[in-house]
Amino acid sequence: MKQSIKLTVDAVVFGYEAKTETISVLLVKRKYKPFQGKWALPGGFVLQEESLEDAVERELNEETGLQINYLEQLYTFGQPERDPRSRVVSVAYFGLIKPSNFKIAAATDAEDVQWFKTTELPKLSFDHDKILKLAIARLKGKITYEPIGFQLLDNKFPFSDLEKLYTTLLGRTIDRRNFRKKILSLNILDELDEKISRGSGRPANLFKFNKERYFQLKNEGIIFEI
Amino acid sequence: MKQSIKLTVDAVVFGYEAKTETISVLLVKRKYKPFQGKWALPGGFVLQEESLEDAVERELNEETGLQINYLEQLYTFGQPERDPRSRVVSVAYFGLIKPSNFKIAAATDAEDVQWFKTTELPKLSFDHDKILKLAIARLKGKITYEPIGFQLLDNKFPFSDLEKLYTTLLGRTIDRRNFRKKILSLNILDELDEKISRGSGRPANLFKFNKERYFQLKNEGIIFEI
DNA sequence: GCAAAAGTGTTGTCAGTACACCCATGG
DNA sequence: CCATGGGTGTACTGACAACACTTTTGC
Repeated sequence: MKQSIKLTVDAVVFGYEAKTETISVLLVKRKYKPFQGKWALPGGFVLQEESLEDAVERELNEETGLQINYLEQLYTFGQPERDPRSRVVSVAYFGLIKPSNFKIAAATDAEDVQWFKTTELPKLSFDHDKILKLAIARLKGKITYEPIGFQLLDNKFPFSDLEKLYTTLLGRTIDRRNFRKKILSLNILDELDEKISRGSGRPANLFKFNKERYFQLKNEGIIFEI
Repeated sequence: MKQSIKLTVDAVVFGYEAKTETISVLLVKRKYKPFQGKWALPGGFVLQEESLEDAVERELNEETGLQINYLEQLYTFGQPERDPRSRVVSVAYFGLIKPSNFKIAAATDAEDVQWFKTTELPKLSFDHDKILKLAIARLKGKITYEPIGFQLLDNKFPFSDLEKLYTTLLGRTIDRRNFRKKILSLNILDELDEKISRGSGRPANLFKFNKERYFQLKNEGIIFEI
């Protein structure tokens, strides 16, 4: 018998807003069957001559209007019964953005697009619950050994934003002094000659993530445990 | 245009022999075109109604005679030009065994099967070089935070075997006393009332990996850094 | 001047590392 | 008795954790 397996990609995009201190996931409401009108991860079929990375970026853009240039492969889901129509194998990707930097809008193939807090998720289509659960676990694990959190913050940010992000992601309080010492000792932040005032309290110095130095250190084999 | 993408699985199986202190990879010589007569990772097409895990175990068994029940998903390779015939996406898996516990034999679809030292690899078919390179990196990384090495040793083994394994895998010498202290403090080894003598020298006490205790500790969230 | 958030140092503890000698056996 | 590999203890060092008061601003 001839093999007839379809291949899709799905994207788990996480967002973080410092104001509300919540992590959210981008979901789309499905326009077509199956699971019509239900929420799902953005994604779709891979085109014949396109790479998986191109496919997931294209689908994400088509369904949500987002343009992300870095998505990391998460896992490939291939249980025979995961799609009720036919055999569909899906390669899942995940990425991180700062929602307020982007405008999302339902486009082709999606009836609606929305950010959902990870604590208030709807029931998802297909096996997307499973995919999302794995993505959340990976995010939590990853942030402790790679400074990926910077993608979730503004280009320039006060130190307290970073601290809040870690508090939220790790789900526990962290010591401000120790955290600051540790992060600064990694030597991947540049302190700017700029301050930001947010209503009351002492204005904070702004910092910037130094990508060049980060990649240089990483190439030298330095590990960033946080 | 209708999507027509084929799906394969490939297995990277690592083996370790304490005697020679070398890590090897299992490769098959291809019976059919393309790359006929060239070495490649064992693998093949996923059947219509079979899970990816079943597929990779079946293909591995068909081509090499091996029966492995735990293979971990490594990565999915989907560049459009990776197979000269047509669009083929491959999900790669990796696993660890002790070669002397198994008998390998070329079976259907393979002309020959052989263990290759990771230091003496032939040029591989398709993008299998890339897959293997990633698998080796993963193996090295993984062994430092999970005691996967036990799969590569005999059921009962002298401590020096474990030490040699880590020396080989990490590619550097390690302090015998410190290593022993650290591993024993993890409390996942049982010391047996048995000794083994290997020619000359003082006979060594045998140890056994305690899986129950390991999984119990792991479920409690304990991390095994080695 | 007070509320609010930012910024900052010291000390104890523990785990990691470096390091060298004695032990048990076979031949 | 000697060659071979197995088994062990101590002292130093550096990273991490615990902990509270001062500074700068807005109102």
